[in-house]
Formats: sequence, C-alpha cells, structure tokens
Amino acid sequence: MSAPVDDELWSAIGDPTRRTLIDLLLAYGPGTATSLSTGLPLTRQAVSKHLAVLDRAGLVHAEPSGRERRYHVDEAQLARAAAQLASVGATWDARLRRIKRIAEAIERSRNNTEGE
Amino acid sequence: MSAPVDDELWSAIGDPTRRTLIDLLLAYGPGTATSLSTGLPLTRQAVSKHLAVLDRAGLVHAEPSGRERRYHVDEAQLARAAAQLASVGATWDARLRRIKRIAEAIERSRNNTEGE
DNA sequence: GCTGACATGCAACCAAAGGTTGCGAAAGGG
DNA sequence: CCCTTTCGCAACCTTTGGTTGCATGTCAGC
Repeated sequence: MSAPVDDELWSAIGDPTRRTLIDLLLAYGPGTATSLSTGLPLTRQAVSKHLAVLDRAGLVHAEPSGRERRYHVDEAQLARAAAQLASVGATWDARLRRIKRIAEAIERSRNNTEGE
Repeated sequence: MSAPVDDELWSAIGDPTRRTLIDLLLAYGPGTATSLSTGLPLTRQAVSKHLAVLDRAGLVHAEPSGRERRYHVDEAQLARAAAQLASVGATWDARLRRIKRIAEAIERSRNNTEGE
C-alpha cells in the first residue's frame, strides 16, 4: 500500500537546494549554472553538481549553446515528481484517517461497556 | 509564491529509510528501535539514529517504558508534513500549467501572424 | 589570426550525514 | 542472583554537498 516511489527521482527533489533550482528555472526560464549561482549562496560548481543530479533524474535537460550549457525543466518528469509528492502525502493522510476512525471506534465501544 | 517549507521537517521525510520507518509505525503501531530494525536491512543503531532525527523534527515521540523506548507517530506533525508535500507538488503543478498556457498563447499569436 | 574575457569541466580537498562495529549500563525474568 | 535483552555512547568508514584551483573551449574585438 505504500506509495510507488522512484527513489532517484525523490532524492533529487529531496534536497532543498535542488528544489530552489527547479523553482528558479520555472520562475525565470532556462538558465546556466553560472546564471543560477548568482543570487544563490553557492558557487557555480556546487550548482553545476546539483544540475547534474537533476539531469540524471531526468528533471532537467542541458542544451549546449556555444560556450553555455542552458538547462531547462523537463515538464513531464517534474509532473511525475509532483505526483509522487502528492502520492506519499495522500498515503499518509489516508492512514492517519484510518487510525483516527479506529480510535473513535474503540472510544465508542468503551463507552458502551462502561454503561453495563 | 514558493511553497512554505519547513526545511528540518522536509529533510526528515526526505530520507527513504525514514519514510519507511514512518510507514512501519503507521502500519503496525508503535515500536522500538529494535523491533523496527528486525525486517529492515539496518542495524538497531542506524534505526535509532533515524528515530532521533524524526524525533527532533517532531514527527515521532518516544515513550520510555521499562527498558524499552516505544516510538509512536505524532499525527498532527505528520499531517503538516503531508501538507507540505502536497503544497510543493501543487506549486510545481500550478507553474507548469501556467507555462503551458503561455506557450499556447504564443502558439496562437504566431498562427495569427502567419496568416498576414 | 591572436588575445582577452567568460562559461565550463575536472581534480583535490573538507565537513556533515548515514551506516557499521564494539562496549558498557540499566531493567526484567528465571 | 544471574542471565538476557534493550538501550546509549564512541570510534570509525563511506557518501554527499560544498569549496578552491586549474585547464579547456568559445566568443568578441583588434
């Protein structure tokens, strides 16, 4: 019953820095490691490594253009990632709801027994 | 516009092992580091460390009982975590939808221009 | 065509996190 | 009372996120 999670995809979006990178790419459009690193408290190389991870997970793709490597978000894959987040969240939510129902049932049966 | 993410909470649920632990606690009820480690490819100490992280994030609470430390899930905090997952997912989803709308608008305007 | 400037990649190095083993201490059951 | 079980702590290893330094490759102007 646990949600079907692609671990590489999840670990890619599990890092807060990488989520920020995705946010930036979505907000301002395609960018390079250098352009993304300006404005972040990170060196270009660190950003580059994160982009490599995101690339391996298929969340972004690099498009070489002259001396630049322009990264853009893979919308389909990101949609998959969003679905996974929702999936795990929904699983937990469902379980909590079920536990609550059971707890309430126990509470009710105890009240019934007390009356005897 | 980016989703309001509590980084400690997120990093706690970002680890696949910790998600598994939460799943196990939800599925079989409260358990100890030892009971959880049996059936997982992990030593008791590794599980213990993860439980400590989850405890610091407020996702689980330890209830000492004799020589055991029984951990149970904090339902309210887990609900918060689930909400965060949904929130980030929804943010990305919304942005992707917006991008798609813009792309379609550009496509339409180009078709209009082509006709002239 | 050469030279300077800028974006990149690669390698070495460092700190934090996940994992292991080994040991000593406290609580329960015969 | 002793033996078992559960636990916490410390030392150690490996991976990962981050840095600096350097070599490479492309563009722009002279």
